[in-house]
Amino acid sequence: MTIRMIAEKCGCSPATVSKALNGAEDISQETALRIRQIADELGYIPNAAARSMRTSRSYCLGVLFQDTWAGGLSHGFFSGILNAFRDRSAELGYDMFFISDRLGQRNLGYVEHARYRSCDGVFIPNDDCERLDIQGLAASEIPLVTIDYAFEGCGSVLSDNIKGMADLVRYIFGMGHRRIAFIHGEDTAVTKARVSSFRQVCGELGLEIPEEYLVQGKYCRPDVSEEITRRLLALKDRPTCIIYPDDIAYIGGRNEIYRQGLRIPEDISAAGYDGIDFSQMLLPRLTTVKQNAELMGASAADELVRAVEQGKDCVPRQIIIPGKLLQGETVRRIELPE
Amino acid sequence: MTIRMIAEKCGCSPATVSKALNGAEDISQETALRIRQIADELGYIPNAAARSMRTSRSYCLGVLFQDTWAGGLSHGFFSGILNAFRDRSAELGYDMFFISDRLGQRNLGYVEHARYRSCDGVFIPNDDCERLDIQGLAASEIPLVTIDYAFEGCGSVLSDNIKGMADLVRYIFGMGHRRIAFIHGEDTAVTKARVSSFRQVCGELGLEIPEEYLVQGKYCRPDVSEEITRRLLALKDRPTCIIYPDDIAYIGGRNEIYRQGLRIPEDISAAGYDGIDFSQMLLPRLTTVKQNAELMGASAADELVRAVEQGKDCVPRQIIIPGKLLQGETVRRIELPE
DNA sequence: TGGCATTACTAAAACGATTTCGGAACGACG
DNA sequence: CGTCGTTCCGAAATCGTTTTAGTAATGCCA
Repeated sequence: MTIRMIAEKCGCSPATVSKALNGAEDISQETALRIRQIADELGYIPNAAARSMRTSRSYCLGVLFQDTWAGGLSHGFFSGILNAFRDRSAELGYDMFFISDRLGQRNLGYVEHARYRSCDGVFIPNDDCERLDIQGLAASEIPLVTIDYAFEGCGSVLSDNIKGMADLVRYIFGMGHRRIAFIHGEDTAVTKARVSSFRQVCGELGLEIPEEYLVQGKYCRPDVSEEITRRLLALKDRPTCIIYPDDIAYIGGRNEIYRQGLRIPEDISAAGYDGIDFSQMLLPRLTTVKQNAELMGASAADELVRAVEQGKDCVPRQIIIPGKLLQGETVRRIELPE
Repeated sequence: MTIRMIAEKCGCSPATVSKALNGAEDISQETALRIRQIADELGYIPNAAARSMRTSRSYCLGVLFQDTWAGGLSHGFFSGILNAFRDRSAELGYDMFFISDRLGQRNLGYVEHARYRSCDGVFIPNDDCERLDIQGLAASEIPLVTIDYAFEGCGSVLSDNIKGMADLVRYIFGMGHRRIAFIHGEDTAVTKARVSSFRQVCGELGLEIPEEYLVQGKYCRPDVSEEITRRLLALKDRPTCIIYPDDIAYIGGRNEIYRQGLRIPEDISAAGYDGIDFSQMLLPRLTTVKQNAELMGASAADELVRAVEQGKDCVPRQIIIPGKLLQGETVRRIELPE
């Protein structure tokens, strides 16, 4: 079922059919209507490949998604972003597909793969943006939008980690806590933002955080959190509240706390970060900062499509999406001595 | 950078270049080598659209993924399948992209969308296969592979729910339980298999399961499980063990049980289904049946590619993948009275 | 020398759409 | 009647690749 067949059926030329279906100006109302009707009856579907070849626009967005962290697609935050991105892209008329770093035997890189499929743009929700091949992608002329990492000259959507962490610390402080520990994740842009915000707010609140309270853990690694929690609990001056790298990592701490016969939050308070669905199914509900994955994904799609359609003269944006403090039940109110 | 440019650079025809790059027989060793080298130097990347148009093979697999259930992409089981499917497809030389039921303003159905992008095959991991448009897809000539649902004449990958449920019930029985309740999910092929297996095994074990012990709940809905658990616990002859529709649904029951001041498993035992990562992070670790999502996804990719490459005379397979009982800690050993 | 097979290559026709440019038909106007 | 403008449509080129059918060159054998 090609455009030529429609043309024959209609007694006109392929050119006319194409124009009629695409709503060109120079086709009379009646002809256009007739053609569209016949095309409908015949169940005509245009061929994306042919169209893409001629117009050099594929209406395809590539997604780089490497499972660098345990979880990957399964991680509530990223899958939320991806979901939203997919929905919004579809609304905007774009399909989304995964770009791998190999295809069959050939070991083609990301840029090559993106070109091979002639993506109009590329979206990187969570890949390690420091990697060389990804840097190459950023330097190429293909429009790019990243999450929680900003390339020079490319669009990006950033979760407001500064404000999120500040809200969290202020809340915990407001509940009367003065000894707050923070197990943070690996050294990334996100971690930097959270740690510096943590330090900043603690300073503003007049809290002195001892060295041992600020420990490097790992994202999404309950086992690591477990070990560190053990050390924190063994401290002479143990913290009254522990902030974990994220909700998943919190689970490890939680297990260790329970194992020692302590209760949350009666004996020790805790908080996470991300606000994945799961965290609110736990009992007690986790105190955490919910990142707005839906909005982030949708904004990324908007921004990427904007970059694609505006072309060269598109000024890339950094979009910052605020999170939301979920008070939960894992931070106890402490009555101050005085 | 087209094949024509390479041809000029090499002083030969485009046809020769194409053949050299694709390893055709009728090109001399030296010419082939020279062409490949020059192509490499120039960073030549073929154009998938052009190739697809000419060969009518796109090396693209479409994935239908609707978020019918809460979770969707975020659900550990499905995201595991998708992950594995993507990896294996890439290995086999296929790209994977999402098929939505609309694209931009147009409301094109799944079949139309698949045709539009000229997918070589379509994969349906979790969509509602009873839907009319999906039936249409199954009836079309496009190769199709489904998960946990079998279309006549199409490949499918099924989790062995019969054996999984049987293993679970036998294990619980072996731990001494005689009053076992089963909250099952909505009426689907999967549910039917589990329920009938449950009935079958209970019969074999000589257990009489009262009506009230076999209740319809919902998958992935902690709130529903919570309500039903409340009712089960209020029974005069309350069960000693409750099997939930899945691990997520278990959370609701768990919360209700704890809220009543009961302990798991000391006061009441429980089990889930799926074996998502999360279930093993809980304390106590959940007793559940781990479905082999990785193997299912990879097998689906294998089967779909086989169908694509064998063409008409491919006999569709049903691949059954066994799960694995995770004993966990939520089923207590009960000493029998006699 | 003529005939035939083999090897290495190319010309040209697809694949299915879009787009540019030009042309026919028609009416209006001087 | 000639000219011009407008409206509607079509011929043909084009996108980048693959593939068929054919050709030129070469070797072999009688």
